[in-house]
Amino acid sequence: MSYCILQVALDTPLDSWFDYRWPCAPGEEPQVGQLALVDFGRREAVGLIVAVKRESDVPPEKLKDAIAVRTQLAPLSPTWLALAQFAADYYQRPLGEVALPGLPKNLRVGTTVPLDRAIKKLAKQEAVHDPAPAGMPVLNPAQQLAADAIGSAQGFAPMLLYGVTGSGKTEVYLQACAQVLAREPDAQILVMVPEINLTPQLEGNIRARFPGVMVATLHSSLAEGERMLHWLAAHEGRARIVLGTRLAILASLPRLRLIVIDEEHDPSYKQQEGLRYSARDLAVWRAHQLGIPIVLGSATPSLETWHHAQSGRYRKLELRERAVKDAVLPRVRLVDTERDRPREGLSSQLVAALRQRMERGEQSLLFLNRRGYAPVITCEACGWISNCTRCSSFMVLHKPEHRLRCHHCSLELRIPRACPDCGNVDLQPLGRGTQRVEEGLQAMFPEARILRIDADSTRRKGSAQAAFDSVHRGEVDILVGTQMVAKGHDFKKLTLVGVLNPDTALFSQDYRASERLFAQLMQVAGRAGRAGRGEGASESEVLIQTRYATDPLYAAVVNHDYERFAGSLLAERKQAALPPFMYQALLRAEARQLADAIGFLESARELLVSEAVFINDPIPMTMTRVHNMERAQLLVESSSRPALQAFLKAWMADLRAMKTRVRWSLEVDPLDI
DNA sequence: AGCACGCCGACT
DNA sequence: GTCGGCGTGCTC
Repeated sequence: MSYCILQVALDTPLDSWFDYRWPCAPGEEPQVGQLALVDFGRREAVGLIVAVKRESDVPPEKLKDAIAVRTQLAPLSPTWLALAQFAADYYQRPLGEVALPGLPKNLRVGTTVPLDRAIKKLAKQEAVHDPAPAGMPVLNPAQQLAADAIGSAQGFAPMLLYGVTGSGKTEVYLQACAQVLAREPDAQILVMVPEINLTPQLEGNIRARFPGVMVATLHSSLAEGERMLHWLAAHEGRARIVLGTRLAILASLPRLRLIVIDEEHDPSYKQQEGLRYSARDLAVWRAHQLGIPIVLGSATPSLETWHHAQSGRYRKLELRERAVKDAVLPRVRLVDTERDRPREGLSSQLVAALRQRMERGEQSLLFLNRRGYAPVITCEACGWISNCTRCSSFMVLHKPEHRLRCHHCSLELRIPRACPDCGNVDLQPLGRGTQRVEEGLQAMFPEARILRIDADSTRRKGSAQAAFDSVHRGEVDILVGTQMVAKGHDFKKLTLVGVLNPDTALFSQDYRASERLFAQLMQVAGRAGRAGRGEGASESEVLIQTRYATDPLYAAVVNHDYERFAGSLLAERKQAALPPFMYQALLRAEARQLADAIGFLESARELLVSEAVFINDPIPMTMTRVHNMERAQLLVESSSRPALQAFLKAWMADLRAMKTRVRWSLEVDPLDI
């Protein structure tokens, strides 16, 4: 028996591939793109075969035999490998760290039982495939134009579908999908959404519209068995429509012909831990690689996408009107809290509007991006405040749970009965979170059915869904929630949205805060008045409580004027040399002592110079201390993406060679600075 | 990153 | 006496 050498990428931060011997007859070697089970260090691991060779440079005594090759599974295609390699290079991580974590966990274990079971189960499912859609509603002219443009696009064609909430973007996606499937029944379409749990309606719509088509979903809350099944259905080309969150961008889709990214501006397309990739950016690259169209849909596009659309790189498809008959944009009013001082967080105007909705049996939504009861408690006698002992942040008061909780390190304490410093028993909550708003509301409207939806109230699996369902059934009068309630859901009886205290974002250090706030306000405003004005219903309205009613951001929200606002933000960004006119990367470091983190970044800065790249001074992060680690960061900028990429590649090699006890990581295209 | 080996403090 | 804290060394 002769041997070949398998070169294998493994899920490890080590920047190299590993060789294994594999006994096989000539001509029967495994293929690149197949998975292999190997001994790695003192454990077993499944790796990706990236090359098959005759010889290895590794000393023979170090070479081990691979344990098994997963021959049941068709190899991942060269285009898929190229996508993973691109992502690895772009985000400066080893291939194995990109390619493997995206695979179903059950593909990466010692046994093939789950894989074999999934293959069998999928084979048993009927192979009927009828791409004909069921019940296509008639589109308005703008929708039809957009659907035709997407459905008939050839080659790489990036398109922005720009339309206000309720303008019928989903229907455009569905009809474009129908056109693609009609032309090529074997085609696969990838539809991405920010968070699948918050947009359950889309999955239902797709399944109902394409009853003869296999639809697979891919997201993080799938059970392992299902994840395997759906991934396999995509990999085998059986699933024609794959609906997923950001992780779906790395799915194997051999006949991918169209990519749809709904709510493309949403920050959740950016992975915030591990490999910090942007699924939206990778999707555009993937569409380019395959020469296929891609649709980016939003009412408030990211400035990156808007910039491309303005410059003509992306084709702009526009939906100007709300598609639902008679539905109009809600009226947005600013409530100046200097003049109308809130009681229990609520201005008299907002209270009056709530009362009116109660009387008419309509629903209201109060939006407040702060969970808990109060962001901090304080001792009025000595000035003590509830700092977290491990973080440079406050412990948040969670009254129903009788706890102080740090939202950064999840430290929990019982609420102290008296001030730890001076013994004063009169500790006061300062500020207002969703729990406190809920409490104040209940006192003001004892008869109202109030429901709070935030990360705390929906901790149990399925409880968010149950909460939303009860709103839909009309069992709730007033809904209080964080950004969780801003997304996706159409509440038919909802005619009032109140926004409490959005002002902090106006003064944020983060230059993206205003872009985000605007998108959030537009999105939450879109929850009101989606169903059209039935007889006797109130005009839908949005009340924003602010101390800065003259701020241009609020003026733009009042006028529903995204375009002007985006135009002025882009001008500012250009002036200040910020993205999308500048490309950035962030080197982060953490250590027990801040000086060590800063010191590491300072030596990192000295490692390499490049004319085209500017390296800023190391600075402590806004949240300097988290979980007793002091954190600092170093911003690297260039007006040329290739120059930045070349710099980062060389820099990373030097950084890895540098021995340090400091924990560090690099993020390319950071969203939060 | 895992995972093991290795050498010093407070607990069943 | 041990459990366990994290330093440091290695992974074909």
